Amino acid sequence: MEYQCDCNIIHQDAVKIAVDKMPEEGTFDKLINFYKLIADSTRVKILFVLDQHEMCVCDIANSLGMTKSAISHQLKLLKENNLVKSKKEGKEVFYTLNDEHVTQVFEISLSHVKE
Amino acid sequence: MEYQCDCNIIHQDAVKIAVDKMPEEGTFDKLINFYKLIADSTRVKILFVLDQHEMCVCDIANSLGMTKSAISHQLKLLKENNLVKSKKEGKEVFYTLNDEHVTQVFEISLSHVKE
DNA sequence: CCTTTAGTTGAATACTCGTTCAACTATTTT
DNA sequence: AAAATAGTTGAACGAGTATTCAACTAAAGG
Repeated sequence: MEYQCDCNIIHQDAVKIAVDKMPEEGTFDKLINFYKLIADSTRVKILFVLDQHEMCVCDIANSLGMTKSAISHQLKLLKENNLVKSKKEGKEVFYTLNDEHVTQVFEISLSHVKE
Repeated sequence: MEYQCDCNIIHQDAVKIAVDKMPEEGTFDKLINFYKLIADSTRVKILFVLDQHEMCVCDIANSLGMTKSAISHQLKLLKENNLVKSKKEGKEVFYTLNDEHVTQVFEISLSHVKE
C-alpha cells in the first residue's frame, strides 16, 4: 500500500475498491481548478452578466458595482482558463462566454440552487 | 442606478438587461457555497471514495494518505452542508453520500473533465 | 478497571487569493 | 500634440481556510 496515515486500515475491501478506481491527480486538479474558478462571487457574477449580453469591462464594472481593476483581474483569470474570450474594438474590449459548455454548466447549477 | 464604480456606463442597454435579470444575492451565495465545498482537493477525494463505497474515517484516511484529524475536519464541513451523512456503529462512524444529487453532479463533472 | 483505538475538536500556523492602489499602455478626441 | 478614457498590471494588504498538534470523548477488550 503506497499510502500512509495515522491509523490502520479497517475495511480492506472498501479501501481497495476506492484506491483502485481513484483517478490520477491531474484529473482532480482540472476538476478542482474549474470549481474554484466558479466558486467566487465576482467571477460567477461576471459569467452571469456575460451570459445575458456581451460586455466591455466598464459595463461589467457597472453591473456589479465594482472597479475596473478588480473586474479586469478576474477577467484575466477567466480568460486564461478559457471560460471567456475577448475582442478589442477601439478603446474597448468586449468579453463573451467562450462556449456553450460554460453556459450549460452555469445555467444548470443556477436552476438547481433555486430549486 | 444603485450601483457605483469608477467608470461611466458605456452600453446602457446591456447593463440594464444584466442588472434586471441578476438573481438576488442569496442565490449566488448558495451556488458559491456549493462550489467552494467541492473545489477542494481533500473534500472532492472524500466524495469520490464515498461514491465508491461506504467508509469509516480510518478507511478514508488510508485511501487518501492523510490523518484522521484532517479527514474528520472536512467530513464535518461536508456533513454540515448535507453532502454526506453518517451513522455510528460501535467505535466506528460510517459515512455515505447524502443523496443521489451529489453523486450526479460529481459524476457528470468528472466525466466532463476527462473529456 | 485499565488500556487501546476510533473519532472529534479548538487553537495556531501557514498558505491562498481577492481587492486596492498606483502606475502604466493604447486608443480616441480636441 | 495634449488630454481624456478604456483597460491592464504588479505589489501589497487583509480575509478566509486547510492542516497540524495536542487534548479530549466514547466504545471495546482484556
